[in-house]
Amino acid sequence: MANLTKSEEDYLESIYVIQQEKKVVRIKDIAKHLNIKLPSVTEAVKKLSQKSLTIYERYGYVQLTSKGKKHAQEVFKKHQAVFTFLTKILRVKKETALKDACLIEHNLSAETLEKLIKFIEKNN
Amino acid sequence: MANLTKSEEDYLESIYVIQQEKKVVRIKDIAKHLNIKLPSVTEAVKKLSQKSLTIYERYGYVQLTSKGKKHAQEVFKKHQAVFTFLTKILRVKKETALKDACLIEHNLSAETLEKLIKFIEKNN
DNA sequence: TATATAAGTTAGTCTTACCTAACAATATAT
DNA sequence: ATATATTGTTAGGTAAGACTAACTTATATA
Repeated sequence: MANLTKSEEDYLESIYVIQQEKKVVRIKDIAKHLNIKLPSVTEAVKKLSQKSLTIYERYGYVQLTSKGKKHAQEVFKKHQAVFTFLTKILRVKKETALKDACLIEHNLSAETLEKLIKFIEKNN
Repeated sequence: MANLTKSEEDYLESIYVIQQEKKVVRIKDIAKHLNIKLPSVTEAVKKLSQKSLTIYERYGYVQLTSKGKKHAQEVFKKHQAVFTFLTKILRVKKETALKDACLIEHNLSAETLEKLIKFIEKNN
């Protein structure tokens, strides 16, 4: 288990989400999605590649490895669970829920995630 | 509205909690509570004092200003709400809930907090 | 094909928030 | 009262993760 930082989780999740929308992921797409500057992305993607979480070569596309994808999906799952709970059950405004979910997604233990998902299924 | 970092919120909350238990707060108490080293605390408390969130003089006690206390209470309230939700409603294990709450407390919007509290009141 | 624009990289800087090692002050115990 | 232990401070270091400025590569257009 890689033990990723929030920042790394954000990158992986972004790449995952962008890929589902656009099939191909560029440095600038990630920058836009995370609202940060290009050089920060270049550097981060290099590091993720060193950790075998992404595949990247200069000026090319960014891809997730299967390991990277697994982590990305895990984070995304947490995001979705929290977002659904906030909007459907607490009836928090969409924009607020989105912001909160983007932060809370990094702080959910496996146990809480599991129980949250079950709770949503029952109460929705 | 001061806009505090997570770290600053942690310090304020710690000071607040310790004060309720011990009446007097020392640098070492905070270090123990947050599980960090003394010099980190000294430095942080200096900064908080510069921001008028704490009152401190070398080798003395640490106190919250009313401004600092307000922030501390706000964080503590979020912590309690999340912890209660996790333990009472999701039935997450105490230790897990505590860990999760310590992280999530920094990422709850005012709107979500408010709605979470109402939800707990109704469903408990 | 030459050139302008967009995208990406490199180098260097900044801030936050920790740390260790060494030293200083305070409190405690003999 | 002095030695010792505890607590706190100072100085300096490190890592993560962002940034800007300057440069390079790639792409698009005239």
